[in-house]
Amino acid sequence: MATSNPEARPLSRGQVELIDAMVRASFVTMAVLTRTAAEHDLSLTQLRMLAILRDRQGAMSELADYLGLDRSTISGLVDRAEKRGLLRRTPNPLDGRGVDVALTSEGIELAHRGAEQIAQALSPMTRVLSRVEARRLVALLERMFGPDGAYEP
Amino acid sequence: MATSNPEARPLSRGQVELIDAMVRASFVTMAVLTRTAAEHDLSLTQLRMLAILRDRQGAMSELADYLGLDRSTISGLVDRAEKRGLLRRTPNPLDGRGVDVALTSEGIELAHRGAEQIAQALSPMTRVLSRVEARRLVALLERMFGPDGAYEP
DNA sequence: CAATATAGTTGGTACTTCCAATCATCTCAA
DNA sequence: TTGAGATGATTGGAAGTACCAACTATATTG
Repeated sequence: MATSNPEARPLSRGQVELIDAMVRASFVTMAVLTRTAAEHDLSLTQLRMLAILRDRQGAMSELADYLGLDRSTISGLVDRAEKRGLLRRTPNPLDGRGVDVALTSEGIELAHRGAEQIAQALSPMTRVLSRVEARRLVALLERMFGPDGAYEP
Repeated sequence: MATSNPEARPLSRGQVELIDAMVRASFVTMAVLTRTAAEHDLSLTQLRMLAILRDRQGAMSELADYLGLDRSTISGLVDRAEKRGLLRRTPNPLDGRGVDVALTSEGIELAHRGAEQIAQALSPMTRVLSRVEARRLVALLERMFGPDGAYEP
């Protein structure tokens, strides 16, 4: 499956270096996130789900779209989080098939603490940059990946 | 588990923005990696293992250290990859307990194709930056995360 | 209103990951 | 030099993640 190169354009040396650096940086970042999540007995996916539900609440299927996961996966994910008291299912009043999901106050609190702790865990790295460098880096990352919440590519 | 803040130092607005941007960028990057790996029926961990073994081969325990995983996890990971013909176990001649792992030619080829394909998949993003910007971004990422192969934090 | 589409759940499979226990081998100190 | 403990790897058991296929119940539409 996947024939080698449907239409491979050659990459410059600089491009490759940037890709390597970005991949490395992402692995380190994700390792920090995973470790932090684990300290609260959360998987990375669970933590991400909390982060998403902190801002916007809604239907199971929306959650599936945001997370890029199958609906059946969401069922299990929500099951376990609900059993822990982090969120609640409520039937959608407008659509008899639909189920809405919202964080409990406990879930909100955990989402906040998690975010705070991730920031603390990453700050030793971000602190090595000066204010100007940090701003420059943010600008470059946003150029590459889009300015906001576009979690999916 | 994990009392709120052992020693939380407040973060500046700029710090927080950088952390958010970095986390977002990492999620997008990892999603690309995961998708690319899946196209070859590989998990992200498997792909990472191949990438590591492409450069340096060695003992199971070294692999565990590089990947930051328990040794028992490595056993299973290597089992499945070996069954697929991607790598081979050989007893370490100097230590009767040790087992060394090395990619087969098939594994090497897959690792190469994977890396190439990831680069292609990420290049639409990296291409939006000019040569100078790309170089600047690499420099900033390396300042933050260390210059090389330090996959672990 | 019947046909079809959609929302969510369930069951099955495969994989990841951990921990605890085990086996073999190695190392070191009495 | 041998016996106690350390180390390398595997196994088994458990819980979680994630997919697909099949199903139920409700909506939508021709």
